[in-house]
Amino acid sequence: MPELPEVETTRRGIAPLVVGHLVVDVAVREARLRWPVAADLAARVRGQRVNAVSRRSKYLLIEFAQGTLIVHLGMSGSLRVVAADAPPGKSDHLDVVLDNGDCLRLCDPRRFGAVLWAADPAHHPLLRDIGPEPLEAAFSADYLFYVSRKRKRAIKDFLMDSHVVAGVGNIYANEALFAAGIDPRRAAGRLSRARYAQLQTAIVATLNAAIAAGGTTLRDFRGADGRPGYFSHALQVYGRAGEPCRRCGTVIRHVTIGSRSAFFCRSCQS
DNA sequence: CTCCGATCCTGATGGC
DNA sequence: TGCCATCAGGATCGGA
Repeated sequence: MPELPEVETTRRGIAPLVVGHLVVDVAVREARLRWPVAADLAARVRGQRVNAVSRRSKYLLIEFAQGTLIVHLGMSGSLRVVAADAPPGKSDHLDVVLDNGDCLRLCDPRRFGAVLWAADPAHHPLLRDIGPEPLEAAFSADYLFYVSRKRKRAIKDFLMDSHVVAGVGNIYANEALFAAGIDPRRAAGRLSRARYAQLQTAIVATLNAAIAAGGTTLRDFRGADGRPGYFSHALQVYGRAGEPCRRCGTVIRHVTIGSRSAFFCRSCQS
């Protein structure tokens, strides 16, 4: 589920409710996530104050003086701030309990998410090799052009590689390629600098529009306030196989690229 | 190095 | 209505 816009929506939702508060406990009801939740997590975090909530790629970083809680929402995760005594649902696996009676509650039915402690997150193996943030200046047409040379992978697969660019998943790779007019099956190394300029612009515009809409909800995703994301209504190609292109009317096609679904318009994308 | 497929897990969905 | 197969937004890992 959550790609960069959904994680950013979550970050903006929870930050004002948790920053400045002390953690009084971490309650783990199900430790079997993508990686087991460390048994000593509560001991490490208890008594510390939340300094900030930031984001790197699809990871949420809850920052304390002594280290950082790294949270990944996997495919089906969401985070909400609720009263600590509200009864947890079946998939509410973990609570970070705050000093004001609220808690930050992780719900993750598929358990592909992760909650990890890192004393030095910048050098954590999960974070250190991630590519540039797409909404920051280092993500440029020149950068994309340079790192794509000689690469034979399909451009869509390439965009979804977090070592190339952070936070772009299946939905936004499909949408950005439509916006840039690029066929998702084309080899990354065969696209010109000019086309990468279009693509870079399209990625930034697509992600910003999605963040402004509160993300995309297909099934599970909810913002920190429990509301779904409204970018679903703005999707041009994702999940629209067989339906007419909103721009030209041609039937949207579905193909599999790298074992993931790709959607595109044959006449708008080449 | 690069690329591809398998893999972790649950739940929603659609066909019969 | 029920059962079963199929498919999901991610990212790592191993092997070719």
